[in-house]
Amino acid sequence: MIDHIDKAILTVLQEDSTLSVAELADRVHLSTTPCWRRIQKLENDGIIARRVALLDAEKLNVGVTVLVEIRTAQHTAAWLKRFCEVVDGIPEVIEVYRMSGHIDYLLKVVVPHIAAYDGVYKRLISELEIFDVSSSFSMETLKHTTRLPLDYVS
Amino acid sequence: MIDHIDKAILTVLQEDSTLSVAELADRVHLSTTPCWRRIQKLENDGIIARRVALLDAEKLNVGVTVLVEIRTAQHTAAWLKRFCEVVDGIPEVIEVYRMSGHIDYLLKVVVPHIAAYDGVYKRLISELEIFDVSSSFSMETLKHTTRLPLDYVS
DNA sequence: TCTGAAAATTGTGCCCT
DNA sequence: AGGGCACAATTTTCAGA
Repeated sequence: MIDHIDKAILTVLQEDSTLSVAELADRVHLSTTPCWRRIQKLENDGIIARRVALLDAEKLNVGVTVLVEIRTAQHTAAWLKRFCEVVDGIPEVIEVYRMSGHIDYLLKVVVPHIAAYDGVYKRLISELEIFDVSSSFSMETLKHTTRLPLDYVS
Repeated sequence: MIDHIDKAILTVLQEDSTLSVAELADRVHLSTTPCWRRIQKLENDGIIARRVALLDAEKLNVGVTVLVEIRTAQHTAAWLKRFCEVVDGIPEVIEVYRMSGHIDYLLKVVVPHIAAYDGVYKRLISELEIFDVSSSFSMETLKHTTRLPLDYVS
Protein backbone atom coordinates (compact mmCIF):
# COMPACT_ATOMS: atom_id res chain seq x y z
CA MET A 1 0.00 0.00 0.00
CA ILE A 2 2.88 2.38 0.73
CA ASP A 3 5.90 1.72 -1.48
CA HIS A 4 9.40 3.08 -1.25
CA ILE A 5 8.56 6.10 -3.42
CA ASP A 6 5.74 7.09 -1.06
CA LYS A 7 8.19 6.68 1.80
CA ALA A 8 10.67 8.94 0.03
CA ILE A 9 7.94 11.55 -0.42
CA LEU A 10 6.90 11.29 3.23
CA THR A 11 10.51 11.52 4.38
CA VAL A 12 10.91 14.82 2.58
CA LEU A 13 7.54 16.23 3.64
CA GLN A 14 8.16 15.39 7.29
CA GLU A 15 11.28 17.57 7.10
CA ASP A 16 10.03 20.36 4.86
CA SER A 17 6.62 20.82 3.31
CA THR A 18 7.44 24.09 1.55
CA LEU A 19 9.01 22.46 -1.49
CA SER A 20 7.12 22.78 -4.75
CA VAL A 21 5.71 19.59 -6.21
CA ALA A 22 8.19 19.91 -9.08
CA GLU A 23 11.16 20.05 -6.71
CA LEU A 24 9.85 17.20 -4.60
CA ALA A 25 9.23 15.18 -7.76
CA ASP A 26 12.85 15.73 -8.78
CA ARG A 27 14.14 14.43 -5.46
CA VAL A 28 12.13 11.22 -5.68
CA HIS A 29 12.91 10.80 -9.40
CA LEU A 30 9.38 11.29 -10.63
CA SER A 31 7.77 13.96 -12.77
CA THR A 32 5.31 16.36 -11.28
CA THR A 33 1.96 14.79 -12.19
CA PRO A 34 2.52 11.31 -10.72
CA CYS A 35 4.21 12.85 -7.71
CA TRP A 36 1.28 15.19 -7.23
CA ARG A 37 -1.16 12.26 -7.46
CA ARG A 38 0.75 10.32 -4.82
CA ILE A 39 0.73 13.29 -2.45
CA GLN A 40 -3.01 13.66 -3.05
CA LYS A 41 -3.57 10.00 -2.24
CA LEU A 42 -1.46 10.19 0.91
CA GLU A 43 -3.59 13.14 2.03
CA ASN A 44 -6.90 11.47 1.17
CA ASP A 45 -5.85 8.29 2.96
CA GLY A 46 -5.03 10.38 6.03
CA ILE A 47 -1.39 9.25 6.07
CA ILE A 48 -0.56 12.94 5.84
CA ALA A 49 -2.73 14.25 8.65
CA ARG A 50 -1.99 17.95 8.28
CA ARG A 51 0.59 20.52 7.34
CA VAL A 52 1.57 23.00 10.01
CA ALA A 53 4.14 25.64 10.87
CA LEU A 54 6.47 24.72 13.73
CA LEU A 55 7.44 27.71 15.82
CA ASP A 56 10.60 28.36 17.83
CA ALA A 57 9.87 27.66 21.50
CA GLU A 58 12.77 29.82 22.78
CA LYS A 59 11.65 32.80 20.70
CA LEU A 60 8.08 32.38 21.92
CA ASN A 61 9.44 32.47 25.47
CA VAL A 62 8.39 28.91 26.32
CA GLY A 63 11.82 27.32 26.40
CA VAL A 64 11.30 25.28 29.56
CA THR A 65 9.65 21.87 29.31
CA VAL A 66 8.09 20.27 32.39
CA LEU A 67 7.08 16.63 32.66
CA VAL A 68 4.23 16.19 35.12
CA GLU A 69 3.26 12.83 36.56
CA ILE A 70 -0.27 12.71 37.96
CA ARG A 71 -2.06 10.13 40.07
CA THR A 72 -5.80 10.48 40.32
CA ALA A 73 -7.92 10.11 43.44
CA GLN A 74 -10.89 8.71 41.49
CA HIS A 75 -10.72 6.17 38.71
CA THR A 76 -14.05 7.05 37.11
CA ALA A 77 -15.15 7.90 33.58
CA ALA A 78 -16.51 11.23 34.82
CA TRP A 79 -13.15 12.18 36.31
CA LEU A 80 -11.38 11.29 33.05
CA LYS A 81 -13.83 13.40 31.04
CA ARG A 82 -13.32 16.36 33.34
CA PHE A 83 -9.55 15.81 33.24
CA CYS A 84 -9.53 15.90 29.43
CA GLU A 85 -11.56 19.11 29.39
CA VAL A 86 -9.24 20.81 31.87
CA VAL A 87 -5.96 19.88 30.17
CA ASP A 88 -7.48 20.74 26.79
CA GLY A 89 -8.16 24.22 28.10
CA ILE A 90 -4.61 24.87 29.28
CA PRO A 91 -2.48 25.93 26.28
CA GLU A 92 0.78 25.30 28.15
CA VAL A 93 -0.14 21.60 28.31
CA ILE A 94 0.82 20.27 24.90
CA GLU A 95 0.77 16.50 25.45
CA VAL A 96 -1.19 14.21 27.77
CA TYR A 97 -0.88 10.43 28.02
CA ARG A 98 -2.78 7.87 30.05
CA MET A 99 -0.11 5.52 31.28
CA SER A 100 0.18 1.94 32.38
CA GLY A 101 1.84 1.27 35.74
CA HIS A 102 1.75 3.34 38.90
CA ILE A 103 1.63 6.73 37.18
CA ASP A 104 -1.88 7.40 35.86
CA TYR A 105 -1.20 10.35 33.57
CA LEU A 106 1.84 12.09 32.15
CA LEU A 107 1.71 15.69 30.89
CA LYS A 108 4.19 17.69 28.89
CA VAL A 109 4.00 21.38 29.71
CA VAL A 110 5.88 24.34 28.23
CA VAL A 111 6.48 27.56 30.16
CA PRO A 112 8.96 30.48 30.11
CA HIS A 113 10.80 29.44 33.28
CA ILE A 114 10.42 27.18 36.28
CA ALA A 115 8.65 29.84 38.33
CA ALA A 116 5.97 30.21 35.65
CA TYR A 117 5.11 26.54 36.00
CA ASP A 118 3.54 27.34 39.35
CA GLY A 119 0.56 28.94 37.61
CA VAL A 120 -0.11 25.79 35.59
CA TYR A 121 0.38 23.61 38.67
CA LYS A 122 -2.09 25.68 40.70
CA ARG A 123 -4.60 25.58 37.87
CA LEU A 124 -4.35 21.78 37.69
CA ILE A 125 -4.80 21.18 41.41
CA SER A 126 -7.56 23.77 41.73
CA GLU A 127 -9.63 22.49 38.79
CA LEU A 128 -9.12 18.77 39.43
CA GLU A 129 -9.14 16.37 42.32
CA ILE A 130 -5.66 14.89 42.16
CA PHE A 131 -4.06 12.37 44.50
CA ASP A 132 -0.42 13.11 43.66
CA VAL A 133 1.57 15.36 41.34
CA SER A 134 5.26 15.02 40.60
CA SER A 135 6.96 17.56 38.33
CA SER A 136 10.34 17.12 36.64
CA PHE A 137 12.07 19.89 34.75
CA SER A 138 13.92 19.45 31.49
CA MET A 139 17.27 21.19 31.59
CA GLU A 140 18.03 20.63 27.94
CA THR A 141 16.29 19.24 24.87
CA LEU A 142 18.72 16.82 23.23
CA LYS A 143 16.41 15.64 20.47
CA HIS A 144 12.99 16.84 19.35
CA THR A 145 11.43 15.84 16.08
CA THR A 146 7.95 15.43 14.61
CA ARG A 147 9.37 12.90 12.15
CA LEU A 148 7.82 9.46 12.66
CA PRO A 149 9.72 6.34 11.56
CA LEU A 150 8.49 4.81 8.30
CA ASP A 151 10.04 1.44 9.01
CA TYR A 152 6.91 -0.29 10.31
CA VAL A 153 4.44 0.54 7.55
CA SER A 154 3.96 -1.47 4.38
CA MET B 1 7.86 43.07 18.47
CA ILE B 2 5.04 40.55 17.95
CA ASP B 3 1.64 42.22 17.95
CA HIS B 4 -1.80 40.71 18.06
CA ILE B 5 -2.01 40.44 14.26
CA ASP B 6 1.22 38.42 14.17
CA LYS B 7 -0.24 36.22 16.90
CA ALA B 8 -3.39 35.72 14.85
CA ILE B 9 -1.26 34.70 11.85
CA LEU B 10 0.80 32.31 13.98
CA THR B 11 -2.33 30.82 15.53
CA VAL B 12 -3.66 29.94 12.09
CA LEU B 13 -0.33 28.67 10.73
CA GLN B 14 0.24 26.43 13.76
CA GLU B 15 -3.07 24.74 12.89
CA ASP B 16 -2.88 24.71 9.12
CA SER B 17 -0.13 26.00 6.89
CA THR B 18 -1.81 25.06 3.60
CA LEU B 19 -3.95 28.19 3.39
CA SER B 20 -3.10 30.67 0.67
CA VAL B 21 -1.77 34.04 1.73
CA ALA B 22 -5.00 35.63 0.47
CA GLU B 23 -7.15 33.37 2.62
CA LEU B 24 -4.94 33.83 5.66
CA ALA B 25 -4.99 37.60 5.08
CA ASP B 26 -8.79 37.50 5.05
CA ARG B 27 -8.92 35.73 8.38
CA VAL B 28 -6.68 38.26 10.09
CA HIS B 29 -8.44 41.19 8.38
CA LEU B 30 -5.51 42.29 6.29
CA SER B 31 -4.88 42.39 2.56
CA THR B 32 -2.42 39.99 1.00
CA THR B 33 0.66 42.19 0.72
CA PRO B 34 1.01 43.27 4.37
CA CYS B 35 0.05 39.75 5.46
CA TRP B 36 2.68 38.27 3.17
CA ARG B 37 5.29 40.71 4.51
CA ARG B 38 4.48 39.74 8.10
CA ILE B 39 4.81 36.04 7.30
CA GLN B 40 8.12 36.75 5.60
CA LYS B 41 9.38 38.62 8.68
CA LEU B 42 8.23 35.86 11.05
CA GLU B 43 10.20 33.38 8.93
CA ASN B 44 13.30 35.57 8.69
CA ASP B 45 13.23 36.17 12.45
CA GLY B 46 13.05 32.42 12.97
CA ILE B 47 9.75 32.65 14.87
CA ILE B 48 8.42 30.28 12.23
CA ALA B 49 11.11 27.60 12.36
CA ARG B 50 9.83 25.34 9.61
CA ARG B 51 6.76 23.99 7.85
CA VAL B 52 6.27 20.26 7.93
CA ALA B 53 3.73 17.54 7.22
CA LEU B 54 2.45 15.74 10.32
CA LEU B 55 1.72 12.07 9.65
CA ASP B 56 -0.79 9.76 11.30
CA ALA B 57 1.04 7.59 13.83
CA GLU B 58 -1.62 4.85 13.83
CA LYS B 59 -1.56 4.58 10.04
CA LEU B 60 2.23 4.40 10.07
CA ASN B 61 1.94 1.56 12.55
CA VAL B 62 3.65 3.39 15.40
CA GLY B 63 0.63 3.92 17.61
CA VAL B 64 2.30 2.99 20.90
CA THR B 65 4.25 5.65 22.80
CA VAL B 66 6.80 4.61 25.41
CA LEU B 67 8.32 6.94 27.99
CA VAL B 68 11.79 5.79 29.00
CA GLU B 69 13.56 7.07 32.09
CA ILE B 70 17.31 6.57 32.02
CA ARG B 71 19.95 6.95 34.71
CA THR B 72 23.54 7.01 33.55
CA ALA B 73 26.49 5.24 35.12
CA GLN B 74 28.93 7.99 34.11
CA HIS B 75 28.33 11.71 34.35
CA THR B 76 30.91 12.74 31.77
CA ALA B 77 30.84 14.92 28.66
CA ALA B 78 32.04 11.98 26.59
CA TRP B 79 29.14 9.83 27.74
CA LEU B 80 26.66 12.60 26.90
CA LYS B 81 28.13 13.01 23.44
CA ARG B 82 27.92 9.29 22.79
CA PHE B 83 24.38 9.23 24.21
CA CYS B 84 23.26 11.98 21.81
CA GLU B 85 24.76 10.16 18.86
CA VAL B 86 23.05 6.90 19.76
CA VAL B 87 19.56 8.34 20.34
CA ASP B 88 19.95 10.47 17.22
CA GLY B 89 20.50 7.31 15.24
CA ILE B 90 17.37 5.56 16.50
CA PRO B 91 14.36 6.79 14.49
CA GLU B 92 11.88 5.40 17.03
CA VAL B 93 13.30 7.83 19.60
CA ILE B 94 11.60 11.11 18.78
CA GLU B 95 12.29 13.20 21.89
CA VAL B 96 15.10 13.25 24.45
CA TYR B 97 15.37 15.52 27.48
CA ARG B 98 18.10 15.95 30.07
CA MET B 99 16.23 16.24 33.33
CA SER B 100 16.75 17.75 36.73
CA GLY B 101 16.22 15.49 39.74
CA HIS B 102 16.92 11.81 40.13
CA ILE B 103 16.09 10.86 36.53
CA ASP B 104 18.96 11.84 34.23
CA TYR B 105 17.26 11.51 30.83
CA LEU B 106 13.75 11.01 29.54
CA LEU B 107 13.05 9.58 26.08
CA LYS B 108 9.87 9.43 24.09
CA VAL B 109 9.79 6.41 21.81
CA VAL B 110 7.17 5.32 19.24
CA VAL B 111 6.74 1.68 18.20
CA PRO B 112 3.99 -0.53 16.71
CA HIS B 113 3.29 -2.43 19.94
CA ILE B 114 4.78 -3.11 23.33
CA ALA B 115 6.71 -6.16 22.09
CA ALA B 116 8.44 -4.07 19.43
CA TYR B 117 9.85 -1.80 22.12
CA ASP B 118 12.18 -4.61 23.12
CA GLY B 119 14.29 -3.98 20.02
CA VAL B 120 14.78 -0.32 20.93
CA TYR B 121 15.49 -1.23 24.57
CA LYS B 122 18.14 -3.78 23.59
CA ARG B 123 19.71 -1.30 21.23
CA LEU B 124 19.92 1.31 23.98
CA ILE B 125 21.49 -0.98 26.57
CA SER B 126 23.87 -2.57 24.07
CA GLU B 127 25.16 0.71 22.64
CA LEU B 128 25.36 2.63 25.91
CA GLU B 129 26.52 2.10 29.45
CA ILE B 130 23.35 2.72 31.45
CA PHE B 131 22.82 2.46 35.20
CA ASP B 132 19.05 2.11 35.17
CA VAL B 133 16.19 2.07 32.65
CA SER B 134 12.51 2.37 33.51
CA SER B 135 9.93 2.15 30.71
CA SER B 136 6.30 3.26 30.97
CA PHE B 137 3.77 2.61 28.24
CA SER B 138 1.13 5.07 27.13
CA MET B 139 -2.24 3.40 26.86
CA GLU B 140 -3.94 6.37 25.26
CA THR B 141 -2.99 9.79 23.93
CA LEU B 142 -5.44 12.28 25.41
CA LYS B 143 -3.87 15.40 23.94
CA HIS B 144 -1.10 15.90 21.41
CA THR B 145 -0.43 19.19 19.70
CA THR B 146 2.51 21.00 18.13
CA ARG B 147 0.80 24.31 18.92
CA LEU B 148 2.86 26.40 21.32
CA PRO B 149 1.14 29.02 23.51
CA LEU B 150 1.57 32.60 22.31
CA ASP B 151 0.76 34.09 25.68
CA TYR B 152 4.31 34.68 26.87
CA VAL B 153 5.76 36.50 23.87
CA SER B 154 5.59 40.24 23.30
C1' DT C 1 0.90 5.31 -15.66
C1' DC C 2 3.97 8.67 -17.43
C1' DT C 3 4.78 13.10 -20.23
C1' DG C 4 3.87 17.58 -21.58
C1' DA C 5 1.37 21.56 -21.85
C1' DA C 6 -2.74 24.54 -20.86
C1' DA C 7 -5.72 26.67 -17.36
C1' DA C 8 -6.48 28.20 -12.73
C1' DT C 9 -4.66 29.67 -8.61
C1' DT C 10 -1.22 31.66 -5.70
C1' DG C 11 3.16 33.98 -4.53
C1' DT C 12 6.04 38.07 -4.98
C1' DG C 13 7.59 42.74 -5.93
C1' DC C 14 6.52 47.55 -7.19
C1' DC C 15 4.41 51.74 -6.44
C1' DC C 16 1.10 54.47 -4.13
C1' DT C 17 -1.47 56.02 -0.03
C1' DA D 1 2.46 50.37 7.87
C1' DG D 2 -1.30 48.93 4.72
C1' DG D 3 -3.51 48.41 -0.08
C1' DG D 4 -3.89 47.66 -5.29
C1' DC D 5 -2.19 45.88 -9.18
C1' DA D 6 0.86 43.34 -12.43
C1' DC D 7 3.70 39.66 -13.35
C1' DA D 8 6.08 35.31 -11.99
C1' DA D 9 5.75 30.82 -10.25
C1' DT D 10 3.25 27.05 -8.98
C1' DT D 11 -0.58 24.02 -8.61
C1' DT D 12 -3.94 21.40 -10.87
C1' DT D 13 -6.30 19.56 -14.79
C1' DC D 14 -6.48 17.38 -19.13
C1' DA D 15 -4.95 15.67 -23.42
C1' DG D 16 -2.16 12.10 -25.80
C1' DA D 17 1.38 8.10 -25.78
